[in-house]
Amino acid sequence: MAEGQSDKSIRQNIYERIRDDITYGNLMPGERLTEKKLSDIYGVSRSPIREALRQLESEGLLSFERNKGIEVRKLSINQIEDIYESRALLEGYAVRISVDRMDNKDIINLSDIHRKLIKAAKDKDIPLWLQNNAQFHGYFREKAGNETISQLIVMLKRRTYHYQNMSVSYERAFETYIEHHAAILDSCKKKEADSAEQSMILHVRTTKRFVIESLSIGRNLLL
Amino acid sequence: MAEGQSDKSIRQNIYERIRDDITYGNLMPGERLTEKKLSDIYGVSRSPIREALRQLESEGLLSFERNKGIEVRKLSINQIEDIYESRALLEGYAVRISVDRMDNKDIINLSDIHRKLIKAAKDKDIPLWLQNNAQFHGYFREKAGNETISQLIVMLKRRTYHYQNMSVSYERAFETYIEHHAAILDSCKKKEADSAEQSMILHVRTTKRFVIESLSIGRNLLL
DNA sequence: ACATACAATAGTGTCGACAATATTATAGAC
DNA sequence: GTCTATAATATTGTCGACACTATTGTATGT
Repeated sequence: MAEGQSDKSIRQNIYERIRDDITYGNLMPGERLTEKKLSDIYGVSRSPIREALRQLESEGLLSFERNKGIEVRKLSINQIEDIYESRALLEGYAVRISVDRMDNKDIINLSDIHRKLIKAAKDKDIPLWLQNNAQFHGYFREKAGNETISQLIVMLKRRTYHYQNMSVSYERAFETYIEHHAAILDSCKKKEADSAEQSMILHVRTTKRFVIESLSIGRNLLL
Repeated sequence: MAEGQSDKSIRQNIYERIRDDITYGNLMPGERLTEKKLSDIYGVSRSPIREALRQLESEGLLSFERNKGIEVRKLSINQIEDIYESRALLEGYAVRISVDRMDNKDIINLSDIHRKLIKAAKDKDIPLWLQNNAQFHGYFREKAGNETISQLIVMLKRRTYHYQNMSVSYERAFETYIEHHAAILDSCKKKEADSAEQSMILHVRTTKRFVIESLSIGRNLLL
C-alpha cells in the first residue's frame, strides 16, 4: 500500500519537503545539510535529492560550495534589504495594475479578507493572520495577470519567509499592517492606482524595517 | 593535455554550455533534448547532465514534462510580453536609483558606450552593437547596487535573448534605440531620476514591441 | 484499409558503487 | 603544549545498471 502521493516523482516530493522545511523554519538559515543524512531521513537514494537541491539552490534557498557542501542560505542585512526592495517594487506594480481590473466583487472579497485579518490580530491568532495575509497579497498578484512577476514575488517571499515570521510578533506590527492594508483597500475602492501602489511600497518597506529590527534585537539577545 | 577549465565541475560546465547554446540560438525554442544525446555529445554520464537541466528549468530556460522529456522553453506572445513588462519595471527602477549615485566619471563612461553604439549602428556591426548594448544596460544594473534585482534582470534577459536577437535587424530598431539611450543619458546628466526611469521603461517596452512584431512577421513568412 | 492488441524500442527515474576531495583524528617532533 | 605531517573518515562528484513509463512499430482480425 506504500506511502501516499506517489504520482509525483521522488525528486518533486523531496524538493517540496525541504522547501517547506526551510520556509516554515524547521531548517534554519546557516544549517548544514548533507546528502547522506537527507538520503537516510527520506529513505531514498542521493540522485533525486541532489536534483532537488539544485532546484532549491537556483531559487536562492540554499547555498553551495564546491566539494564542501550545502547549507540553508543565510542572508545578510544587506541582502534582506535588497529582497524587500525588490518585493516593494514588484508588489507595488501588481497593485497598481490590479486596481483598474477590479470590480465590486473583488472589493468585497478583499474587504472580507481584511476583516479576517483584523479579527486574527485581535485574537493574536498568528496562523490565521499568516494565512489571510498571504491571501490579501496573493489577490493582487493574481489579479495583475503577469505570470512572470507573480512567480518572482513568490520566489522572493520564500527567501525571507522565516525571517519575516520571526517578526510578526513584533510589537505594533499587526496594527501597522492593518492600517496599511486599509489604505491600499481604500485606494482600490477609489480607483487611485498610483496611491495604491505607493501604499503597498510603504507597506513592504515597513515590513522590511520590522524584520531587520527584530533581527537585530534577536542578535543582541544572543550575543 | 586535456580539455581546459577543469576546476569547474562537469555539471557546471554542462550547465553553462547548454545555457549559452540556448541564449545564442544554437538550441532553438521548442527543440527537444534527451539526456542520452547530451550524454553522448559531451561524453559524460547522465547524472551531472540531469542536475544541470534542473537548474536550467528553475531559471525558466527549459520545460519538463514528467516521464516525457525536456525541451527548450517556447514562449507564447503573452509570456514574452510579461517578461518584457517585468524587465521594464526592474530596469526602470535600476536607472532611477542609479541616477543619484552617478558622478562625472560615470557619465563619461556611459557617453563613451553610447558613442560606440552609434558607430556600431552606422556600420551595421551587430556583434559590436550587442556587446555595447549589454554594457549600457549593465551599467545601470550594477550602479543601482541591488544584487537581487540585478540577478532577476539577468535571468529575464536570458529567457528572451534569442527572440530579441532575431529582432535587432528589425528596420529602424537601431535608430530608435539610440534615441532612447540618448534620452536616458540626458536625464542622467540632469539628475532627473523619474524622467530617466520613464525613458528606460519606454525603451524596454519598445523593444518588446519590436520583438513581437518581428516574431509575427517571421511566423507569417513561415506559415 | 482500419482498428485493436501486443511486442519492441527509447527515454526518464532511481539506485548502489566507486572516485575525488575535504575534514577530522592521530602521532611524532620540538 | 603546540605545530606539522600523515592516516582515517566523511562528503561530494560521477558513473553504469536497472526499473518504470511512454512511444513506436508490427501483426492479426475484420
